[in-house]
Amino acid sequence: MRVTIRDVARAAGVSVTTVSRALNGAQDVGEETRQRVIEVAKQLNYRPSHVARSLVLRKSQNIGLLVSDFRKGGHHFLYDVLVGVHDTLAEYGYDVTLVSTDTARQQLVSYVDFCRARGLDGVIVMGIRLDDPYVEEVVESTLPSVVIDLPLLSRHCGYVMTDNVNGARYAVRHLVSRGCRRIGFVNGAAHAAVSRERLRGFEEAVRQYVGVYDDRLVVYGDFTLEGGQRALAELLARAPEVDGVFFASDLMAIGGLQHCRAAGIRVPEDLAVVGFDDIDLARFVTPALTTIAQPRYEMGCEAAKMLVHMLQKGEMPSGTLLPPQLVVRETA
Amino acid sequence: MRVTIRDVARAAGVSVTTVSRALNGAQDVGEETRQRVIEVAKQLNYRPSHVARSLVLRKSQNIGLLVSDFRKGGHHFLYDVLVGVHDTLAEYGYDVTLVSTDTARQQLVSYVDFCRARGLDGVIVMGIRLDDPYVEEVVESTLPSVVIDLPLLSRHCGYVMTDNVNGARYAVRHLVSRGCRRIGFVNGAAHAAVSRERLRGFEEAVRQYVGVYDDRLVVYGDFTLEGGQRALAELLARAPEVDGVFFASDLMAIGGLQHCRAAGIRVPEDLAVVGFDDIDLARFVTPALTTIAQPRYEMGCEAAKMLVHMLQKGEMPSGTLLPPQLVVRETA
DNA sequence: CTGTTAGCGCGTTCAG
DNA sequence: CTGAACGCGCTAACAG
Repeated sequence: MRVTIRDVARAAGVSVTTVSRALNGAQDVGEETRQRVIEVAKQLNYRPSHVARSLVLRKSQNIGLLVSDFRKGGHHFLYDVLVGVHDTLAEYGYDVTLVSTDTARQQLVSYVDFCRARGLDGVIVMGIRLDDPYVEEVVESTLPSVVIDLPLLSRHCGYVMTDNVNGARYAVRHLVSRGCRRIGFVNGAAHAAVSRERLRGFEEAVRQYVGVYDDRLVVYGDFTLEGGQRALAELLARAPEVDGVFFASDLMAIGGLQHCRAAGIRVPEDLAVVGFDDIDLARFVTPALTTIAQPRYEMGCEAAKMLVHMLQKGEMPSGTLLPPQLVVRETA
Repeated sequence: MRVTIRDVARAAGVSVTTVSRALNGAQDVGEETRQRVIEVAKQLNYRPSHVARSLVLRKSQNIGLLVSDFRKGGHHFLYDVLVGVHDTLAEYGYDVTLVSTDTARQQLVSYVDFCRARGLDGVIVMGIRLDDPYVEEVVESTLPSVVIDLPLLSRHCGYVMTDNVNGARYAVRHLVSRGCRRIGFVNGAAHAAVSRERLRGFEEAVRQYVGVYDDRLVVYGDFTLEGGQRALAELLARAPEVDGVFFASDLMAIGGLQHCRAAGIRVPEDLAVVGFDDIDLARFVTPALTTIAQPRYEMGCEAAKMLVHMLQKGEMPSGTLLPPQLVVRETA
């Protein structure tokens, strides 16, 4: 922060204003003056201060990445999204500031205040739950935001998520194509928006491809390995005739696989299994997990793109659904 | 950014200066004045502008997290470190800005300029390679920085890494305790600093616990799954009598496991295997991978702590080695 | 086409 | 104990 616009102005023998104009591509400046200024600036290795610029322009070119549930060993789902967000935002010339809800909560401020204090131009929200008190704030605030994996839509808030309904449909269709007739569903936590949608897709698909729908075949895990184990045990105790199970997350599916091994159930011969997410583990467990892949990186990119369009072109926020993809491996 | 310090001053019937002093805990302000100011500020939901404050204080309370190799599906190693960095920095009142070397490179600016332009107070560097041209810059610049996994030490640059030498020693000692006598080593890419240290630890331990050291038993993968497969095949072709292998990463070890399965080699009966990292996969592969765990989250915390101490107390940077831990599972 | 004058919102001398 | 004045580095009117 040593060499300022003034130094450049002095060295080039012009006024500060002229330097600003020359460097920012304004029209009203002589071509040779501009060249000279640019030359001098390069010579001096001048870098405009983003801070000073933010102050006067009231725009920071800085976007917050608000992460709930940002914890050690947590969802590596977040990582790919984060990289997508960062890559895209960097392309558009925005910086990314990490914000965790915990931090805001500890400081007892609303997350909007948190962002405003930092002059963030907008926010991308990840990992937030339906029942989080921040949800209301996100929807109602005028701070431009895009939420991932939660269908919140308002004047200043859009969302990006996987097409969970169709994802669930693909899973069921695949199980049916493998000969399954009694298909169970281990859903994730009820407070997650995605759980509702996957349930809807499951039900629709079962009605369509199997005919009869029996809601006794739906149980709830909580997206965890242990939850998946427990839920599958519960399901099989209730309905031993089940020949295929769709898990709303790979982690739960892997828990289910462990239960099968312990209980002597052969996969996929006795029970076919399909997961959701396509986490790294999926290809490595034995048998390798058939699953519905989410386009994590692309979700990050889309969210970033939407936010930038809102910011730069004043576009209205929208809801974007990204297509999931069936990845066939060994469990179904 | 609507309500400013001036609004608070007016509402409280004092000057701007007094508000500043009252809110920042300065001594020279009347207790009742302070209370009134605080009250009014709360009433108005006033949040000081970090941008304005940064400009005048020449400190942004914002730290860059510079990530090389920041890509889709890449090292999830980074994620845990990142969370550690963020958590710790948040505690100390610092924000975290994501910076990727690619972004800087594309803009053809040195990363130091990149950080200075943004007024970052310091940087934590991850994933950088020994042969990266930025290394020189990191060491020589006056921008306070802490590097992870690369032993760079200078006036303004410290580092945090796992004690790789001892990690390798633990691995060898464990293999020996399991009866191995001819121990091979699949090292990672040579350009990684950690590779050298792991090799050193390996050699020292073999000399100590086995007696004879044969450098024909050292081969190089490149930290990838396929690299591990290839390297193990090469090693066994060269020295079929090998009865234990230490891999410098879990991913390579898992590649090795796949090779073993394909080649009909029983693990751990015919060949004992120890990995390095303790990635999530390690517990889930079959047989489950015995490995040396790196304290990823803690590395992030330590790096952040060191940087803050440098910034706030003017402490000299140092080199911190964090202890790895042997996690015994099924492969050795 | 260029320079002068005003702030952006805040912390900090330095007088009172 | 308090306030007026100044400046952080930069852009944006408004002249000339």
